[in-house]
Formats: sequence, structure tokens, C-alpha cells
Amino acid sequence: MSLSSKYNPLEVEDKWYQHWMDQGFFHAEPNPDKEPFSIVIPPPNVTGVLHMGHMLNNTIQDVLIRKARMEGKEACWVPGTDHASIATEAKVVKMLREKGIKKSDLSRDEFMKHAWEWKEKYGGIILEQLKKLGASCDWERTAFTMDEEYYDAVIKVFVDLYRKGYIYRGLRMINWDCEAKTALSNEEVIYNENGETATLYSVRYKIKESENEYVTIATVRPETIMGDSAIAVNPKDDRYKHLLGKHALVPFVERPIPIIADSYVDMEFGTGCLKVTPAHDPNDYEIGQRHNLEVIDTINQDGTLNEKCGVPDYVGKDRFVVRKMVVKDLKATGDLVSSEDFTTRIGRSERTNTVVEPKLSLQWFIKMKDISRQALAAVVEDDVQLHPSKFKNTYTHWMENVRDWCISRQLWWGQRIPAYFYGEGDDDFVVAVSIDEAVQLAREATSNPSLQADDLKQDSDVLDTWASSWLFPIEVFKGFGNNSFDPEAGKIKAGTNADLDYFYPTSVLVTAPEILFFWVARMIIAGYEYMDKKPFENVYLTGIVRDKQRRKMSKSLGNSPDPLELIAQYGADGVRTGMLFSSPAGNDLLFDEKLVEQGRNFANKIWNAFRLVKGWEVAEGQKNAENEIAIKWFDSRYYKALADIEDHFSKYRISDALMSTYKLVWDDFCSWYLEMVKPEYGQPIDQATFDATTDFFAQVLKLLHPFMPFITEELWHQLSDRSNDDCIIVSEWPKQASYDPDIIAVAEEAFEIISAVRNLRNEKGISMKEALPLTVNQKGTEDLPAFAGVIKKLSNLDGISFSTDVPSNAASFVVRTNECHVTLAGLIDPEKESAEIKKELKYLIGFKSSIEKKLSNERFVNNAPEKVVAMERKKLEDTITKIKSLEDNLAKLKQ
RNA sequence: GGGCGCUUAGCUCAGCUGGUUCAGAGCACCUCGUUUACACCGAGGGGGUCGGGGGUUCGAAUCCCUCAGCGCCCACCA
Repeated sequence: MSLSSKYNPLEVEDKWYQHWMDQGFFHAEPNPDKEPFSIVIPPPNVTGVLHMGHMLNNTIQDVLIRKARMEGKEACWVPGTDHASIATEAKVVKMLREKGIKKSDLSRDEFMKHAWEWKEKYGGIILEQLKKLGASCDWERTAFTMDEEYYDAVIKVFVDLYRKGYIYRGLRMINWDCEAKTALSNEEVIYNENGETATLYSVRYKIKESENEYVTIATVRPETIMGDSAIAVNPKDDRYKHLLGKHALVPFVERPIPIIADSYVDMEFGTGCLKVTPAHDPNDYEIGQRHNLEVIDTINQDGTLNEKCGVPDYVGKDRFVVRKMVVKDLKATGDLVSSEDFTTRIGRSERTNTVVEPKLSLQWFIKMKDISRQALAAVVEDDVQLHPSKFKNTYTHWMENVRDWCISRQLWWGQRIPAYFYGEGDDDFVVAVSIDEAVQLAREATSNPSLQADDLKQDSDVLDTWASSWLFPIEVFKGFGNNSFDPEAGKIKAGTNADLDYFYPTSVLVTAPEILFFWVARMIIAGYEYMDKKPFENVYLTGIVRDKQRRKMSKSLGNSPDPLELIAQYGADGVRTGMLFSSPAGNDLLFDEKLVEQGRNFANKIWNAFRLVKGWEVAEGQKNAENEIAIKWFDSRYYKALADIEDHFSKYRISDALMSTYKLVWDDFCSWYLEMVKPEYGQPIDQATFDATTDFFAQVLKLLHPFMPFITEELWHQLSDRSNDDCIIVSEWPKQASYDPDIIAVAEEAFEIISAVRNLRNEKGISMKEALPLTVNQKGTEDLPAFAGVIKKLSNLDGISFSTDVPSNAASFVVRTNECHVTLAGLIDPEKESAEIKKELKYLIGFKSSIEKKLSNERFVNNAPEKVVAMERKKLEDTITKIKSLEDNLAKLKQ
């Protein structure tokens, strides 16, 4: 048999993935004999390609789902994609533009046809990529947020919320993209970090009630002057008290507007006078609401001014053109007092980069206060647990101050709002799940029985993507399908959907903190609203994957490696472990290819451990003493590690669980255990030790499997002959068992002696090949001699004796309370040795006196718990023993 | 501006209800080593006044106050 000294992932990964699929190991069905464990994937954008964030996120999900599967749970990981209305529509529009087709030239149906073609062609690439990572998703359940049934669910929910009174249509100041002619959500508005330079103009308005008196305001948007409805000053501002109640005249149009007091106004800014333009500024709109001011909307949807501005020259011209004209005209009339450069934050559209225009618009909203009450409580009371828990604060703060949710988007790709207008009025509409129902309702509303479907006009907007993905944990199980949804109650009926009854609530959601509000909070809201249950028990929040310099990975910076290339180069197992090595929950992952290298090296280490064991010749026979103690020790060590690992998993400390596993395998299994039982060159190993070793190996592979699915499956089969359906992926996760802490402690002491001997060799330049004699004057652990054979083997001794006789010509050291001597005739420099001993003695004497001081402090002895005092006494005793040993050594040297 | 959080070895981070897991881990670094699984390796080693200051306590990385620096979320000054 010849096995390469390097593990080659390419040879095994695809083979095993295919095998798992063929065996149906990923598929889950409700099973009353098993405990359910489910995860829904945060659906990536259907147009997306795999990036490093997905890699981290999905690796964590796969680790959790694989462990649960091995624990005998019915593990169901539902994959899917999000239609991502804005992002996808933008891509389709761009693709069409490149073909010379303008969206505005297409009908809605034509556009949708293109969009679906695009989706069929490019959608779901990302899911194929996940397979390379080893993601054990139940692909038979793959969901898409625009699937027919999913679409219907979203519509049912809209209608339901409307009927429950949660949805309303209202005039709101929204972010408007004049180029795309659509409303933008806050998250689609980008602010330049350093602000942008604008000009701040000071403009004087004449006071109507007095001669030659002016009030000067400052603005960066002079083109909105014609929409002014008031001048506001701070109520505490004595400079302007006399003007309150009077009026200012708007330049150009000479329209009188009241001078009012509002505490929003900052006395320090500019002149302390603010022009209030309710139609074109969110703060001004609020002031307008408070003071009942007129709203004069002077800007059209495309950013040009309309006739309401009252200046014919400006009508039809773009707002930025008008700005220049206004400035010029103000100069001409002498009303422009000054202008200066000014750094301010200007919002730009993520899609078109045009300056966002605050615009009053009729949009659809969900009232959030009442509907979110249970979702807030669920997290506060830890019914839904966030990991790490620090996000609890962020969550509750947001939920306590939750704002109404604008759910309409002026796009075509998405679920179309099921509101049907039968008249021209803003309120002349009905909301219905189907056109037939809409006709019915419209007939009733208009008392016109002959009204037809053609007389209705459906709202042209679609719903915000999150207004569909918030149903994900319910709808991947088709919760609103069949007749499960009861429109009367506005709930999904229990006992009508086997999948939902079994898999919901899901066990854990793994996602990024960035979408805690957009998605996580809203899923919790929807969960309580429709299921009366939370959607998941736990939320694991991952960090952001950054580069070494803490920069976010982005296409434009080009600092993101291609995940598939990484997998090709290092193997999926290497990439998975590499990503997890350094990513505690909630912490950003500073990605460095070295981590992946470390992961690959780890796989190689495991591979070589296998090569070693596989290469052993086995002979009949009994195990010798050191193999026996080695087996006893590793058995305990294993179960202690398992306890640690389980503890980490229970707290969602995945990185720590991996690190414990890593150390168990590399340090304890490879460096200690295998070295202990490894037969001498050319010698066979006894059957009993060999069996114990392969058994340990298998148990270790199981712990590794969730992290490194491929190599573990490969070795599982190579280690022993196993049938096709006997796979590690469905093997039984090790059960915790009691272990002997004493043997672990004694072993540690033995290891320290071994290290000390090796260190001695290093210092004295004695080769590992040269056997040495060791005498241990044991003053501590009684069981140490059990490890005599191990110590002898691993530090290459030609003899080890436990004796109080101190040999001469010996290099000495003290391990804990064991006085150790290695006879080294001719290699000992008594001067140097004694100098070193003296140095250590000095330290120990100081250490001793500090303990004595502590123990002579009555307040310490009286107040500290007995246990602590006892420990100090033991420490003192051990130190005295140690000092005595060193003094003996010193005396011996001087002879 | 409002809220939350962080500061521990060169780097990334553990460190629970104050006391032997109390100063830790991984990586990096230094020395030695190609020994019969692995140089994608082995053996050994160095390295921190736990951001500064003050307090509570017999005892503080851990609790409190304060200063400094950093980060995140929310709202956004015309």
C-alpha cells in the first residue's frame, strides 16, 4: 500500500457529496420517533454568487445541522433564494439596456418575462456553489420567494394585515430617486462618509408688517424657497421674539408666511432662523405637522419644478438648474446675503447615484407598534435567544422605537400590491386576494353591480422584499398553502400541515447582524402573528468577513478571494475549518489565507495519522504496560474534551468547539497518544492496542465530521470496511461519559517531566537518539510511576527509577514537587548549575514569603473561604518542599 | 445628537457569580532537528503592570467612578 504523504481533497470531495445525495441523507421528513432539528437558510439573492460571507454563514449552519443529524435528530436544512426585488430588477434593467432595450418601452408583462428568463438562467448558481462547500441542505425543499405558492402567501398576508387594520396608505416623506422614479428605503440611500461639499446660502426675507426689516435664513436648497410655509426660530431665542406672529414674504412670489417658534431650531446654526419647507424636507414636514402648515409640493417625480412654485421661468426645469437660477435671481434682487462652502451629508441612491429627493408620497405602510409587541417580549425574555447576547440591547432599543414600515416599492419584480382602484380618489380602492374577490368588493363599495374586472386598476407597486422574506420560516414549509390559513382568524391552523407542525419553530437561525431588523425582527413578528409561535429558538449572529486590514471585502477593492478557487486549492474541509478558526459569534472574521492554510494543514495532519495507523503490522499479543496506561489515559482525555466541546456547542461557541477538537486531535491524539503506542521501527503492534487505536480514531473522526465532512467520511471508510450506507454522516454522535480526572492530572505531570528532559537535551545539545538515565525523587503524586514506561519511551531514557537517592554528576530540575535528576557525567558545569538553582531558589523564597504574609494576615484567614485558605496552605507546603529539593541539589553539586 | 459595546502577548481573541484553569489559547516569532505518519512536520523557548487614574475589598483583568482611544446601531442640523 502506498498512500501519498499529502491529503488530496479533490479525489474525495465530489465522490462523497454525490454519495450522500444518492443515499438521501440530506432529506428530512416529519418523524415522530425523532426530535426535529431545523434551520432555514438566509436566502441569498437569486442573482448572487457565493462570497466569503456566505461561506462563513453556511459553514456554521452545516456544522450545526450535521451535528444534529449525528445526534439522531431529524435534521432539516431548507435552502432557498430570495427574489431580491430591487437588486434583481436593477440587474435585469442593466442587462436589457445593454441589449438596447429600455424598461420604459416594455409593458409590465414583457418586462416580467425578461426577468423570469434571467432568473431561470442565473438564479440558483449560488446554491450549486454551496454544494462544493459540503452544505448538507435538503435540496428537495429548495424554496424561492417568488414561487407561485410563496407569492400567494405574501398576498394573503397583505390582505389579512389590511383587514386587521395594520396596513394603511399614507402620505409620508420618503426617499425618492428622481432618475429611477421610485421610492427608496433608508437602507438604499448611501451617504458619503466624509460628507459632500455644498454651498450654504444666506437669504433675506422681508418682514411684511414692518418697513425695511428682514429676516435672514440659511439654506443649501434655495430652489425650494417657493415651497416655504413658515420661518421658524427657537422659542428661547430672544433675538427674534419680537417677530413671532408676524410674517415674512417669500422672495419672488411675495407670499406671506408666518414666523413661528419651534424647539427643533438650533440657535447656534446660521442666523438661528430656519425656512420651513414641509414638502421637501423630513424635519420641515414634521414641523409643518406640528404647526399645521401648508404643504406646497413644487417638485415633480422626475426632479423638475412644477407650476406650484409660482415662477413660470422655473417650471419644467431640473431642481439643480433652478438652484443656479434662483441664486442668480436672488443676487439680482439683493436678497442673497452671503454664500459659503459647507460640508454636509447628501444622500444618494444606491442604484443610480442621484441625489435623493425627500418627497411626500402616498405609500403603503404597516403599523408596527402593536404587531411587534410579542416579538419584543420574546427576545427580552430570552424566549428567542440571541448569540452573542449583546445584540439583545440593540434589538430591544430598535423595537421599542420601531417606526412604521413602508412596504411599497415602485418596481415590477416582486409581489404586486393587491389593491384595486375603482375610482380616481386616493381612497377608492379595495384590497383582495384575487381579482374576482376584488370585483365583488368593488361592487359593494360602489353599489354598482355591473362593475367588471376591466373597471379596476391594480396598484402598480410591488412589495418590499422583506415583506415576503419575513414569512420564510413559515412558507418554506408551505404554511399558507392548502387550507391551512384561516382568513377569519388571521392565523395558520395548527394540525393542518405536517411539516410545519413538526419543523416549526426552527432550531436556530444563522445570519448577519446587519439584517437583525430588516429580517430577523420581522420574522419574529410574522411568526407570532400567524403561528402564535416564535420562528426559531436561537439566533446566531455571525460577523462580517473582512480582510487583514479590517476592510470590508468588496468587489471594488478586489480584496475578496474567490471561494470556489479557495476550495479547489485547499479543499472544502480546509476552507471550512480555516474560516471557523477565528470567528467567534458576533465578531468580525479577519480573513487571511493563512487560516485556510492552517485548515488544510490540519486535514493533512489527520491524513498522516491515518497513514501511520494503517501502516502498522498487527500481531497477536497482550498490550504492554505503557500501552495500557496510554489507552486508559486517552479514553479519559477524550471524554473530557467531549464535555468541553458539548459545552461550547451548547453556548454556540463554534470556534471554541473547533479549537477544542483541534487540540484533542493534534496534541492529545497525534502528539501524545499515537507516540505512546507507536511500535518501534519494524515491530508489530499488539491486536488489543491496535483495536483500541482504530476505535479512538473513529471516535475522533466523528467529532471532526461536522467541521470536516469530506476527509472524515473518506477515512471512516478507509479505516475499516464499511458498507455504502454505513457512513459517518449518519453515524452516532459520541455520548458523554464519565472520565477520570486523576489520570489526566497524573499524565500532565508525566508530560511535564518528559518536556523537562527534552528541554534539558536542547540546552545541553544532547541528541534525542542518546538514551539517558532519570531518577525521580517523588514527593507528590503517588500514581506517577504508572507512567514510567511512557516517560521512558517519550524522552528516550535507558532507565527510570523512583528513588530518594540523589545521584551525583546529575543535572537536576524540579517538576511540581518531583525532584528529577539526569545523570550526565562530564556534561555538568557545577558552577552554571548552581547559579541556575540559586536563581530559582531566590524566586521561590520570595514567593514563599508572599504566601506567608498572606496567611499571617488575620483578615484574610478570617474572611476568605476555607477552601481558598487551604489552597494557600497547600501552596506554601509545596513551595517549601520544592525549596528543600533545590537546596539538596545544591548541596549535592558542591560535593 | 441618542443608544449599545469594546480596550488582556506582535496579531486575533478566551477569561462565567471577584480567590489554582488567573494571567490563557491559536497564529506569528526565536532555537534546535530531515528520527522509521506528517517540513502542510517534530521538540523546546521567549513574550503582557490585563488602556490611564481613582475607589470598594483581606483579595480586582473581573465590581464602582472617572479620563482617553476605538467600534457598532439608530436619528440626522438647515
